[in-house]
Amino acid sequence: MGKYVSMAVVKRLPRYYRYIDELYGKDINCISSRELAEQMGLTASQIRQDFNCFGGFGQQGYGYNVGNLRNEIARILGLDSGYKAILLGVGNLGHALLNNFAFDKRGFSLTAAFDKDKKFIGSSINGVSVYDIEELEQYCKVNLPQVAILTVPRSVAPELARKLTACGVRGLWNFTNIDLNRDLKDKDVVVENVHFSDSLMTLCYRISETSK
Amino acid sequence: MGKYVSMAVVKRLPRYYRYIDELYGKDINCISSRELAEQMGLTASQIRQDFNCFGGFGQQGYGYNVGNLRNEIARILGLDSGYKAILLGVGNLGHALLNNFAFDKRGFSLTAAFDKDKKFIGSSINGVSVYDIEELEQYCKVNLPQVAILTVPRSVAPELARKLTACGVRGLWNFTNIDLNRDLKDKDVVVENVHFSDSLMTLCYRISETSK
DNA sequence: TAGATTGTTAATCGATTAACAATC
DNA sequence: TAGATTGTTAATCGATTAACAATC
Repeated sequence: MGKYVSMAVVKRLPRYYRYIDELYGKDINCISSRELAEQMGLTASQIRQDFNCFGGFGQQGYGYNVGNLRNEIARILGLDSGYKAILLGVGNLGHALLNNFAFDKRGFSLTAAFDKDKKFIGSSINGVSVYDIEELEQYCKVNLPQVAILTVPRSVAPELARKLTACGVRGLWNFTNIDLNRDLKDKDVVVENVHFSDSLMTLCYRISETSK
Repeated sequence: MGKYVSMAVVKRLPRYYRYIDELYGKDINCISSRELAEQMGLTASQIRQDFNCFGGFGQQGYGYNVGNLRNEIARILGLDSGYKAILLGVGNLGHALLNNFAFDKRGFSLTAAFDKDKKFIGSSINGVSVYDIEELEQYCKVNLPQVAILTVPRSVAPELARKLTACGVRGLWNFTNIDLNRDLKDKDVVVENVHFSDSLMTLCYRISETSK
């Protein structure tokens, strides 16, 4: 409880949550670190270490209560925060997120989308209104979203990122294949990247390796 | 050269490639580990260690030749392999990849797409033909793709993954929010995941942290 | 030659695993 | 009580950083 949690642990939390949530859905009440380790392909030791970062809530001789564990992880991740998020760029990828992604289960409430293309402006995608990108700053002033999702072409990403940060956005979910850190030096903003390209190149390496 | 390269290093290679490729595009011939470290936010020491995993090709007193470095990283990643890839599921996300992603620059050649929806079957998206998913096995027998991209609903992912592996596919680029490892136990296949959900939860955690 | 920067070894740091006493 | 499993400390392992001789 309150202990420092390393990024290595944080990165594992969502995966823990997925497995625990699945057990929860199956009405399983209790699981030992050994069992969970087997399912997840980790060591029991690591699981106990990880869970103990945020306070021991297992029971000796018994294991972990699944419902309790699930709540704790959700709390630590902040999944009930309901941070307001806006999405920039309603192309194929933007559409994919708007249509198929459960933001509310992951701590966010998607409140608006923006694009520059007239054919989208004024429409609504899965219940989210699409506004003219020109209205972005005005919208932010009024609604104060905490997070912005960048599904725009990479060429416009840096400027947009700076603008959003100036508007008070505190987190960026970046899908453009660019490191925004350079453009946001000494800005107080969290950038989480989804770099398709890096991921695919890693796959390429790994396949090349296995064929040696 | 031929040294064992740890996964920590491999994960950094695509990012190195991006930066080096950018320098290359700017006709910069030479860069020192110190300069590159500054640009990338790493230590010079780490960069030299990383590059030395696959053989020293810097020049003492001078630095690294950008063109040379770029070639070496591309070679190590296997970016000129041209592995045949097929895409499963032509929804918004599938469309996004088909329309906007330069597979050929990342070691792959996208040769076909599959869906079960009649409205896509027979069409062509950005030059790639969409086939009936029923024809998958037949297609694989003839064309032997090395990699499959899973942009399908998560419910069908495990079975599809097993089927593809049986067809000889050696790599999966998995966009479904599921760990396929369980379904592919002792199968000789590389799975590279792009877990949107995990990424967003990590962002949620990091924002929650900064607001403390 | 003098200055710069690599390649590489050694030191440090952090993360994972092992071990076991505590305790349910 | 006996068996099981946690919480936690200690040991190990691996990755990063620092230092410096080699050398361009």
